[in-house]
Formats: sequence, structure tokens, C-alpha cells
Amino acid sequence: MATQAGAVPRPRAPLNRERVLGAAVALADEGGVDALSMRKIAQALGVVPMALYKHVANKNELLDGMIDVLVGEIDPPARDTDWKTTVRQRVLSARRMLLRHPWAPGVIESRMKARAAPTPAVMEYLDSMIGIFRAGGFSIDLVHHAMHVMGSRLLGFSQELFEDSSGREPDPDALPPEEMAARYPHITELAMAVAHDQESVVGSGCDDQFEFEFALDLTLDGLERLLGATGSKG
Amino acid sequence: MATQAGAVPRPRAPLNRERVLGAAVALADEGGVDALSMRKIAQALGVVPMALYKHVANKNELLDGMIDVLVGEIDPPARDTDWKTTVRQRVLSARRMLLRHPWAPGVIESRMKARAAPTPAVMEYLDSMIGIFRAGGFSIDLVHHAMHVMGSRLLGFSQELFEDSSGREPDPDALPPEEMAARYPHITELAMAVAHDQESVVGSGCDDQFEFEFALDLTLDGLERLLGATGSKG
DNA sequence: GTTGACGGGTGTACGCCGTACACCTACCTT
DNA sequence: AAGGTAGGTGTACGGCGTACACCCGTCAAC
Repeated sequence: MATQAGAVPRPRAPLNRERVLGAAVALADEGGVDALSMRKIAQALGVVPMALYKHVANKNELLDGMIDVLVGEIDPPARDTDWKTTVRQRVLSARRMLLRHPWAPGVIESRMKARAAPTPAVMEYLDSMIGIFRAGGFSIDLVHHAMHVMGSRLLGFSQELFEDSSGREPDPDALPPEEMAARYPHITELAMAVAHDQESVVGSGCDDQFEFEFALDLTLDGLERLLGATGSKG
Repeated sequence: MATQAGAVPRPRAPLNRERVLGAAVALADEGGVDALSMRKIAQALGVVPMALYKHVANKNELLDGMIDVLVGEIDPPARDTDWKTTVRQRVLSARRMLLRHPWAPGVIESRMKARAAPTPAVMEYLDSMIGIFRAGGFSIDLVHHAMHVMGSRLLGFSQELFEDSSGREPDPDALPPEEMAARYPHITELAMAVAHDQESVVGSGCDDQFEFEFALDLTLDGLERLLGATGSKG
């Protein structure tokens, strides 16, 4: 009489860590990380909240697991190219991942601060990145500096201070334009200039991708110049 | 007969927005932002939780207010120096502020994402920074790029991926050194090298301040080279 | 002097959260 | 048949943000 011989329609697939993390990531993708709760994840999986705790230790460990899932989405390093191309491609791949999961930077940062060690996937990512620099002839000291220089960009995100604000409901107590211009003349000037050229770009009128690559290349060029100046001793 | 003529010991100073924000910042400084709750702030002020809501609209608005307090701690721009020195000093001042309030980057980032506009103090900071570049002869386009390049560093923090881990309770399931070295050879090599030189520096063996300035100068040098290449037309 | 508005602290209550703990059930091993 | 084990369940607790009704001291207008 076990399993009722298929009489009942099997109510759901068996839970496992992967499915829990997947549901959590999906929920965060569509509602932001603040809207993520153990109870909501359980509901999405058709399961009682406490069931999740058989697969993740607690919410923090769940967040760690989610990060690992995301870092796993980053492309592996290219083979048979110079370090600069490899780093560039890798960082851009990381950026693509983060654009798919805009809540990720915050989680990464907060988890980094709370934990003794980054998660294994992050460790592997960093290790591989260091390896790319080393293989490119960077001295160990220079790699060290380079990792710091890349800083947050290493994981693909910069602050995006001027994030796309179109499509947000207009702020009820926003300043009228003329007062805006009077109080923040430089911001206004910049915003006007950005809005003027390249009207083709939808949204903010600022090509985020271009800006990102501009910044990335500036950094990489700077590193390349340093590499040339100090030679390549290990 | 108003105010009882000092017969009762005045139980507490009257509440106001400033005192609420001050208590909130103090609490976050000593317990991290996760430990911050309206109830704890109220308790610290000897007041019932709902009293706070007469001075801040809600917790998010409180966080915004806290950011404004912090940004107000950043030194005003120096006068009568070149743009590079001015930017450098300002960014380093912002960094000092953030070292005093390590929870701030996370709050700034999360609030930036949730809000239509940054808080006024942040706006003023950004505006002033743009003004410094403009006064230094940067074209508006180049300022635009520069702001993006500075990215998170503009507000003084880089990711600090290798944050000081000394003084944290040892991770119970940390890898033994040899396995660490086998799995993450590059990280290990770098860590060893960093630990070797400059044993004078306490903590992680990595001079964060030096790394920060190294990265900052690399960026600024790159911008300076661009400035020279394109000339200074507005 | 009385009145009434009002700024600001209070008390209660609701619905959400993470999760400890005891349980129950279906399967696998022996 | 017996018992262990992995995994889903149910209940319960303490903490959170905050809506809402209240109450009291001050002060203006009459």
C-alpha cells in the first residue's frame, strides 16, 4: 500500500537545496531581497515554512547559497588570450549576471561583512581571477594592488549612482526644475548634457554599458602601464 | 506655575529629529545596522517607540536622515588648490567618515536603490564634486565619465573584499591550511606574500589605507591623462 | 479666566518575520 | 517484523514596523 499506487496525483516534486535556492533567487529577482522571506519561499514551493530548514540552516545560510548560485552563473575564464581580455570578459560576464539580479550586490556586501570567509564559489572566482593576473606576468604585489583597484568592479558592479529613474512613480515632493537648477547647478548641467546627446538610448539617456566599460578600461589601462613600468618579476 | 518650578527632576530633554537621528547613528555604530530597530532607538532615548514617529515618518525615512547626518560629516572642499588635490582630499574625508560608520555603505546602497532621489545632503555632495571637476577644466562629458569612473569610490568605499578578519571568532568549519592552498592556490600565494612583508601593520597585514590611495591615485592619474589628451573645452 | 486647537508623548493591537521544538510519516536496512 | 533515518508538519515564541486612538501641557483668542 506504499505510495498509494499512483491513485493520488503526486502533489509536488521532492524538495532539495537546489530547488529552495532556485525559488529564493526567483523570488528575489521579482520582488527584491526585502520581499524575500522564508514563509514566502515555502509558499512558492507549496510547502510549510519549517520544511526549508531541512535544506538550509537558516536565512543567512540561504543568502550565502543564493550568492553561490549567482557566482556560478559567471562565465569561466577564456583560454588562450591575454590577461587583459580575459579579465575584461570575466568582469563583463559578472556584470551581466548582476544586471539579471540587481539585489545581489547588497546581499554580497552584507554577507561579506558578516562572515569570516566568503562562500566557496566566491573564493573560487577570486582565486581564478588572481590566477589570470599571475599568468599575465603580474608580480604578486602588483596582483595584490590590482585586486584592490578592481575593488567592487571585480564583482561587476559600480555604484550606479545615477541609476535609471524613469519608470519610477514621480516623487511627490520633487523640486521644480528651476529650483533644482538653482540648488544643484552642476548636477543639472550634467543631466542636461547627458539628456541631449544620444537620445537614441531609452531610459536615463546615459549608456550604462558604455560608462561601465569606459571605467573598466581606464582601470585596466592604468594597470597595464604599471605592469610595463615595473617589469614582470614574480 | 508652569513646568512645576523645578520640583520634579526633569525626566529628559525634549525629543527632536536631531536627537532621534543621533541616537540611531550611535546605535548603528556600536551594533551594526541589523541591530537597529525603532524599539531600541526609543529605549535608548527613554521613550516609547511610537514617539519616534512624531519626528521621522518611518524607518526608511530615518535611514535617509542618518545618511544625511553622515554626509554632513564629510569635509567641505578645499579652496585654492587644483582639482586633483581637492577631489583627493574630499574622497579621503568621505572614506574617514565611512570608517567611523562601517554600516553606512550598505545603507547608502540600499536606500539609493529604493528611492527616486538621493537625499539632499548626498545631492549637495555630488553637485559640489561635479563643480570641482568643472572648475578644473573638465568638459561636461569628461565629468560625466569621471563620476562613473569614481563610482563607489566617490563615496569613499571600495568593496574591501579582503576585509580584516582578525578578531573574528575562528570559523569552526574553516579549511585546514594545506587544503586551502590546494583548492585556492592563488589566494594562498597572495595571502602569504601580503603576510610576509610589512609585519609592522597590525591586523590583516595589508595596509588598507595604502591600497585605497593606490587605487584612488591610479584612477585620478588615468583621468588626468584623459584630460590632457582631450584638452579642456566645456 | 475659559475654551479650544495643537504639538508631542503614550498604550494597545495587528500582522509579519525567523526559527526552536516536538511530532509524524514513509522509506530503507537488517 | 523492527527500528533507524530523512524529510515534511504544526505549534508557539519573541521581535519587528507601525496604524490608530488617546491624553496632556502649552498657548492664542475671546
